[in-house]
Amino acid sequence: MPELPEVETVVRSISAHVIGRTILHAEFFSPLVTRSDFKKTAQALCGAIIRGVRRRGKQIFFDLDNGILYVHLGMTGKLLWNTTAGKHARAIISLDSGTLIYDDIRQFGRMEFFDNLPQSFDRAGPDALNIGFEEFYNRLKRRKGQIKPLLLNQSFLSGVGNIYADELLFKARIHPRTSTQRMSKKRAALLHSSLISVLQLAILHRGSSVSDYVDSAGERGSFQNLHNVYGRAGQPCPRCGAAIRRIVIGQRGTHYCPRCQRV
DNA sequence: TCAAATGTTTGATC
DNA sequence: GGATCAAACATTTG
Repeated sequence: MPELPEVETVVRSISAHVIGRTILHAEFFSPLVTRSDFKKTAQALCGAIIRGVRRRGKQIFFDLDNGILYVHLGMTGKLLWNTTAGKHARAIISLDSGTLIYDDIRQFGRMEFFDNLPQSFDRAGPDALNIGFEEFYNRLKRRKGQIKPLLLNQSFLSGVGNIYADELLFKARIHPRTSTQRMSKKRAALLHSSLISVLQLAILHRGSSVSDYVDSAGERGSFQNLHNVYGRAGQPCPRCGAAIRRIVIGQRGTHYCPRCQRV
């Protein structure tokens, strides 16, 4: 599923193709994904010049000369460059350099045009790769509840999803149910450094392809081969050999080592 | 054949 | 506001 490392990989693999290019034509097929009038969106994009591509958390922003094209991949969204449109293509955007296809099986993602970004975007938390420890710790201390659901809360921190939450908690040896209020500064520091290092390593491996994630060239990532706990229930912990356990926290499958990660 | 599971965000409710 | 939970959806797995 596209989390920060996957979205970063998509942005990197698409940038060179689209920056500075002009949109010649745009076609949308799904009201769910665009959440607004097709024709209006297509009209706004037609003739627009792409100045740049940015990412914050899992959000992608194409900065245009006349506004912003916002893309969120949801669970199964893909931005594909120069491929043929398949069964689940939701948008086809033709540039003077090639074709950008938005494909999304489950349609939890979105692709929207804005003249200016709405206020609601201000609620997003700081990007998980660009947050320093002091800010991380201060924000953590203001929250109550279990650590794992908080890590998944995008208004607390932008970019962490289910896979990386489990992986970074394993690295920091912190139990996913640990209360935020009871977390010492020392453990918070370990959590913060694990956050940064796990995400950076995942980006080096071009993300995790556990189901159908691919980058804009259709290439799978390889970080799934380095997962320590995610999707490994019943298998031995790479650190201590105990069987990895799978429980449900906040309606999400959660994987951890019962021996390494104590409450 | 049907039910459950998958995991991200939004929006309703407490 | 924050915490919690159902819903949006399509496909795969049991």
